[in-house]
Amino acid sequence: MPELPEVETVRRGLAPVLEGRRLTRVEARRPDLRFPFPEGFVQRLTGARLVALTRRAKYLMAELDRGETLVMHLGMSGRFEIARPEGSVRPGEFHYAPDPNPKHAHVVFETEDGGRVTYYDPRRFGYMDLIETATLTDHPWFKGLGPEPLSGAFDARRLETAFAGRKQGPKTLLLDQRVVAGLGNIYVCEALNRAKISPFKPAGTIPRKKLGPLVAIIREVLAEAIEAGGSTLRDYAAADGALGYFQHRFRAYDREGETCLNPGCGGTIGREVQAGRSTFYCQLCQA
DNA sequence: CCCACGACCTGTGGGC
DNA sequence: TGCCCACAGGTCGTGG
Repeated sequence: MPELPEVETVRRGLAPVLEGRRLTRVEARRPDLRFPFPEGFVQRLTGARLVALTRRAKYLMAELDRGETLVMHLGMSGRFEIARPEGSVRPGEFHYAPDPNPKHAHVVFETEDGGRVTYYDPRRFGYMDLIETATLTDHPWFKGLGPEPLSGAFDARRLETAFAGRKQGPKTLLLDQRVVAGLGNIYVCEALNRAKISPFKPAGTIPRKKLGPLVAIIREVLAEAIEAGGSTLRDYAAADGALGYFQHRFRAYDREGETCLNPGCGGTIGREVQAGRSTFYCQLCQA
């Protein structure tokens, strides 16, 4: 599921376990995820100290003390599990995340102080690479990325430029990581619903005055989701369970046939396939 | 350049 | 119950 809020939640969960620690043992249990692991992947990681765990868009970046950075993308189904001491499972924990299937445990990281972090990814759309830290911003994965939506670099002018003259709906443009980096299918649906903007109508025809509010709503939706992720971490403790999934109520996403929750609307949520992805929208207030 | 679509891979849930 | 199809949170490449 990982869009920006989920990746940020994962980062916050992993940071206390990994930051400042030396990796004493690393295991790649298969030769690849979406792409092959880089040459000498395990050896280049083993013995390195993890200086900082940061995030850019949907990428997690673990800066090492050897001039390289481990870059990780969770794809559609990637998640991390932090090993927990025997017996620390809490009642009800299964409501939070199902037990990961061990056959999809592809990468294991162990730290000098006994921590163990396991990467699971059934669909293997995720990927990892080691990139020279000094060249990170020039790397193809990062070079073209748009601004972080929660930063000041993302504003109405940005959208105005990106939308100008475009026939595509705002839905597909907001999914384009070059326009703004970190949104995915769920949060774009949520944001457009709250902003009462049609996902389908040409982005170039959206009145300028709606773009400022849209920016604010995108920030709001992401911030709320990060907050929800944070609650999950607090409730279940970062030190146990699988990171990458958390409970969150959506107002539009996956609510086909249900009532729009915008105040005073009362319309019905519909679903249409747009650019190969499901778009959930209110047939009334997003017409 | 713009845009739609299929591919990548496995699992799950709904309908019959 | 069992089977089959549709669909799933993300990119990437191709071809019109």
